[in-house]
Amino acid sequence: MSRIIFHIDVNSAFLSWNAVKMVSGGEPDIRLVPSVVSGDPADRRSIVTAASMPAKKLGIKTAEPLSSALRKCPDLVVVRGDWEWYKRCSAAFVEICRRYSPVLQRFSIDECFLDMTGRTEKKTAVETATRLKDEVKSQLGFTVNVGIGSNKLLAKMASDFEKPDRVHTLWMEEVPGKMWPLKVRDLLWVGKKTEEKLGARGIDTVGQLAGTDPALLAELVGKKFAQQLHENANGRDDEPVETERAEPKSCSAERTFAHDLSAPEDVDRQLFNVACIVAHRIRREGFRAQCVSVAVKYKDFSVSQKQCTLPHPTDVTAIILNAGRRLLPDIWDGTPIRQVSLGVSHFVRDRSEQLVLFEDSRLEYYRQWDRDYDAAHARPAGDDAAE
DNA sequence: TCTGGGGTCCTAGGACCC
DNA sequence: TCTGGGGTCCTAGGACCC
Repeated sequence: MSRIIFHIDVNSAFLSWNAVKMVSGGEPDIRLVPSVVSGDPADRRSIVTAASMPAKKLGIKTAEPLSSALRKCPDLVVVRGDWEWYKRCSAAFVEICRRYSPVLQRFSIDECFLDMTGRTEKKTAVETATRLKDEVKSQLGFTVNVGIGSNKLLAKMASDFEKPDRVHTLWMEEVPGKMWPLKVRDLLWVGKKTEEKLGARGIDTVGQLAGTDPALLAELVGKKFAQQLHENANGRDDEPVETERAEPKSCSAERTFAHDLSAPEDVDRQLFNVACIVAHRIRREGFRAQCVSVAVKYKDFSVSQKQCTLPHPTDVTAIILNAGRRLLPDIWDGTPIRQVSLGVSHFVRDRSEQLVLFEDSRLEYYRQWDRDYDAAHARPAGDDAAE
């Protein structure tokens, strides 16, 4: 049986959400002027997190350095991100979507899929989606795009058509007309590198990709990815709308420094900072991790990374930090670096202690230190999505 | 002009085991 | 002296997403 899937995507999410808050406080609507959400303009490493439509019309793009955006538009309005507010906006947006179908998958903080099969029909789908879109706008003050298709891929592609505040369909029979003329880069999962590889073989459009022999594609991008690309370019996708939030598999924190660092004590201090953050997060979620990894990013953006497996899963900051400290010399040659990161993975959930295996008089001291840290950094356990 | 932060999945090689 | 096939786990790196 044919499915009906909606993909709902908040237009310029972070920027819109900042705007809603500002407008409610009597400030001008930054959506109507060139504006961006970004970091400190004085920090040359700030990048654009979100841009208004007028900013986009000036060629300002997401992830572009703020300094570059400011050159394109010296009058650019720059506002700071507000993660707690974003989470509230996201929750309110998802609540409205959920009224239309309980079969809802949060795809990111500002996107979700709805399986509308049995809740609307093909001929009424646009009407239903328009109602949803208008309800979000009137109740929450920001706009969304709704993409409609017979699977998640088509719905997602459709929501990316003309913005903002629009509903688009991409049914299977519309694929040749609406999707095949697009550049391959517009297809989900085709990034810069894949675009280059395909382009080198003269494959520039989704339609050309759809008509390419999967065996040839496999030589370019590997068998598994080739299969998926070929299916998707032909509009096929049978991924279900997953209502259960998957358990996280890893947790990491990174710090990019205002100036490149080369002094070992400076780098160690930053390593300490990210280890505290990561360990705190997994304690909050009730995980212990068995694998620790550390990475540095050099001036030329090359990354060196190394990981190790711990003898026992842990959530103790000191143990995670020490693992990181042991790894660091293997990946860092002492030349200036712009970023350090630490991550943990291979989680376990059980709370059984293994103090017997782990006779360390300092352990209780470490745990108390962690409890103090957690108390000082207490925040409601977040159901936070990434962006 | 100088490029953030936080994730997921895949690949490929080596170690090790039967 | 040269030799198998399959499986799992670990690790480093790469590509993508928002």
